Amino acid sequence: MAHLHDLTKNQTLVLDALTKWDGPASAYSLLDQLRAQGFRAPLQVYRALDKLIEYGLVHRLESLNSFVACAHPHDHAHGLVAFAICDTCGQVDEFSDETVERRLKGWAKEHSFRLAKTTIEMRGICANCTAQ
Amino acid sequence: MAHLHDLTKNQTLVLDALTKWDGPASAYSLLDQLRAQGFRAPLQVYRALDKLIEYGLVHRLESLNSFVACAHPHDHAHGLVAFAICDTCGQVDEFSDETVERRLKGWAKEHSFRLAKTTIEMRGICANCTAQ
DNA sequence: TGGTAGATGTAATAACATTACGATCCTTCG
DNA sequence: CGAAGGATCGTAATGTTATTACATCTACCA
Repeated sequence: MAHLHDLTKNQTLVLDALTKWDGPASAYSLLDQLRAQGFRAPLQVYRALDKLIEYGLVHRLESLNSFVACAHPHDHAHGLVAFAICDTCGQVDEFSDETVERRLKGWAKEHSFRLAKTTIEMRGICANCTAQ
Repeated sequence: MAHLHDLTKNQTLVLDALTKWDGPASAYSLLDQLRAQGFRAPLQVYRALDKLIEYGLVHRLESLNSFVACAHPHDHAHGLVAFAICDTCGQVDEFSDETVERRLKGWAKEHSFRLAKTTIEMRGICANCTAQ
């Protein structure tokens, strides 16, 4: 696992932009944001994101085609992560559940499925927006 | 919930194409397949897919941007569905897990998150491909 | 008859992601 | 030192996925 000081300039810029972003950001949103810092092409963003995801510092939200900074970047031990995404305000809640992880890994083992990555995304309306 | 005989012509064509398809299909693959039947534009496919998903006859695989016919289209009761997707052969295994469903719904209830839809996708290599 | 709701056809465009190629930088080791 | 190799970067072009906008059609029924 790489540490913060191992990040390249582009990776740092992308991670900073994403960390400051309120909610999930698309690669192109990040690109627009980073033009002021000299970014010109989507690939610059995608390459940085790939590495950041590999390092566990960023998550990809498949159902949104967007990205979020990991909420627990120092908790290197976190296994499976799940997301609750509010369709109204866009806020994302990241959490883990031991039981869910155990069950899914159990299924994989039973079926001899060599598990590489698991995506869990819940879509709905958060408490805050429901209260509005 | 609509029944089979409620489907329109386009919906039927798309569902048939997807059912015959081996594994997940992208909307554009389906479009190419259906040009012989008079399809001309992506929207014809997307509109049909939207309805079929609404009826529970088709699932969208978020991590692949593709679609599969539901493996249990007559089991109207199935709640949360999970997928195991083989990155080698593309085969998709659809299954349910009561415990996982209960845990995730529990999290939602605890956090007053009004849950609309849940995506669970496991990526990896299936038993068959591992054995090869 | 005329209104309305759902489905359709078509074109244009938006949004997301990758391939290809070459240049650059950095480390390692003869 | 300086060549070799690897990772990163810049840029352009292209490929893939999805939506907006607008017109038409069809079935149903008040």
